[in-house]
Amino acid sequence: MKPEINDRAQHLLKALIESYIRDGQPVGSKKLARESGLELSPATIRNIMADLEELGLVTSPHTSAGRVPTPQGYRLFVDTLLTVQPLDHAEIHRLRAQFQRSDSIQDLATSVSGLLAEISSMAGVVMLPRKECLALRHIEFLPLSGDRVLAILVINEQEVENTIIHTRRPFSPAELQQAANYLNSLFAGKDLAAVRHQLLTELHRTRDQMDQLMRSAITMAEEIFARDSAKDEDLVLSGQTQLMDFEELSDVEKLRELFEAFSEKRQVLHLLDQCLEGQGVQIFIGEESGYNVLQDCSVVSAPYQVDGQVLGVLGIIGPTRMDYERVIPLVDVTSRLVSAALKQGQ
Amino acid sequence: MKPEINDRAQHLLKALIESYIRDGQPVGSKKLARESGLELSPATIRNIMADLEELGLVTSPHTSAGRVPTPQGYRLFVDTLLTVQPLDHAEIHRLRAQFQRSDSIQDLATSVSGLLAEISSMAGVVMLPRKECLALRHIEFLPLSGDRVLAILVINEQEVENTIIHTRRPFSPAELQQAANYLNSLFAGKDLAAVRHQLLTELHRTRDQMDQLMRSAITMAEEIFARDSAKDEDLVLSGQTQLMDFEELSDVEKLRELFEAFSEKRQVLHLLDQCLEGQGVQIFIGEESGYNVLQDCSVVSAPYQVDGQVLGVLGIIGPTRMDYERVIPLVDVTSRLVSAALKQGQ
DNA sequence: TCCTGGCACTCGCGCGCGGCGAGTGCCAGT
DNA sequence: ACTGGCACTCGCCGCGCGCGAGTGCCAGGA
Repeated sequence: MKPEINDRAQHLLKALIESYIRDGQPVGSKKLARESGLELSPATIRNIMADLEELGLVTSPHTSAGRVPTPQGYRLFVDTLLTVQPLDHAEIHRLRAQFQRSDSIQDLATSVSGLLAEISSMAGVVMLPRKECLALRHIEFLPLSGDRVLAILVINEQEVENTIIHTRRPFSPAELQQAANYLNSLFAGKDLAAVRHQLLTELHRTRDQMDQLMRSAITMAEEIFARDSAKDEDLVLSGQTQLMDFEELSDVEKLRELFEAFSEKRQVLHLLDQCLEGQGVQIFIGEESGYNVLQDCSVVSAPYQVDGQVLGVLGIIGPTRMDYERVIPLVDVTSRLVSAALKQGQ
Repeated sequence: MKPEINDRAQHLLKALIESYIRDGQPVGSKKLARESGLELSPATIRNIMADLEELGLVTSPHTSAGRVPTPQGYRLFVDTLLTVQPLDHAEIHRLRAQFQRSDSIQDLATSVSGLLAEISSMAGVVMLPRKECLALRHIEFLPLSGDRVLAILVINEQEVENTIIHTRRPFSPAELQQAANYLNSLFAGKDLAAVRHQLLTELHRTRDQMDQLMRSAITMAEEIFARDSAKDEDLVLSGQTQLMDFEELSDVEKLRELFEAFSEKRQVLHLLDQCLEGQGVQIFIGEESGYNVLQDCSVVSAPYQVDGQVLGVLGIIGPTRMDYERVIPLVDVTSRLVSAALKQGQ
């Protein structure tokens, strides 16, 4: 028969987690009795702790140590118990002050990621906008030597990307201009996912009719977009080293795995991908992420958006024992600031 | 009165260092007597060890441990004792096979850095060419909305770089074309250092004469190059995590500092800058680098070049106790391969 | 029924101890 | 000039011990 979890038990769980987050030490019944604010004896607390343990919300590292929250405990905490404190004025100020406008989203992401890391003393992460969501504004070709052509994509007013492609035969500047005009007339203003999709049908349609040059143009565009989608440089991480300061992660073997995951980026990226759908702050606690390198870590993330469309995700990675009450509003506000900055820039 | 260091002592030092590099354990007189190949008793070895210690070439971590080489010991070793083994055939093969050609130097650097890390099981580092050394091939302007203009620099046949600049007033496409033509006629083919230099005088010269448009062109160019030189994204590091496997570095505090230095890049960059002048493989052992984060590390580097002009540096970072006899040829060969690849690509 | 004080018990941690083994320095002998 | 012998040093490891924090349980009281 499972014990119920009444208000008092919840209050105690909250007090326990807050204490543990503060000091990082297992919390004993005596200490909790003092700090909970309730007028209860340690013995009573112990009984309640036994219940909480049975519910899987806390656990004790060994017989004669205090209790420590489990991931499930944290989960209950962040879902229903925590009292989100509005962001410290000083911190808001710091955020706004450091929030430098910049021409490229790259630079913005780098600065925001560093900012998150600095304020939180943990690792900050910003995922760049998924290219597919952005609108192609302009395409341009520039002849290089031989059969090499520089293709320039202007995306979403701010971003520029260039790729060198190899063509079957040399093209004259005039031809390239014409090809670019053609592609622009077809694709300008559409988002990249649509462009890619339309490319396929277009390739079909022009198969045996139409100008040879136009077909070449389509082929070139194909090559560009094939290359483009393979990129994985769309994640900016900062402040990883600050994670080394937390003892719960300071085992060298674990650190190694964690940092390997960071430099591979793939796993982190997948995780953040999942956040693209939801809205508002999302939290993965410990094992919930599904990656065992992140066993002892939590990820707090929030999407940023323009005109209601989610472009990407940013967040903070830290030990499960992190100050959620502070981190959550931080991530939240930051995502809003980024959204605003992007809208303005547009 | 300093003891002299004769052939026998050198031979023993060499054997000691090789043994220490192999096992990472302080080497005792008995073991050394066995492995040195000389027919000497441990007692004799001990006497010689005492001499070497007095010379500062070896030291013992505590009274009853064997001897360990000092940085000075390593220095003597790499300068005069070591017998560079030609690269293993399998490794050469691996190098060549993985050595994928790519359009951008960025990609090449990333792949080479990863390769160095993989083969050496340490950290690989590649410094991108100093922009100043490369020749500007072409400059192009593309109007964006409002007063924003996209400037595209084609550098050295392969590299493309773009910057968004803000102009005082909107320019028409024709004007931009004209400005670009003007700048191209002035600067195409010159290396960036020369361009920057010439810009200053040109700005003076056109002060009060000449077309207003040309002056704008010069001003724009100024803005581009001012931004360009500030970049510090010209270092590619890989395999840092592999350094965590060496016990001599596995102190968390040291690791933290090391990784901080890696993510800041500044210090590493400065160090590699020093290698630009020399030619051939260069080695910094422990404290020699002058950075205390690299106290327990050695850096083996070699410049890569095209047509005799040094463009950049690549290398390997690992613990002072690294297998120099293997690493040195590896770095050497890699730098040659990179040089060749660049020349060919040109 | 719920809470509380009391009590025995558990267990991690720090400490000092002693034995071991590796390696050294020194010395006397060849 | 080299070697065997010997006393000595010192880090490492395992052991046992006492301490203290914290627990679970129980019986007694509002």
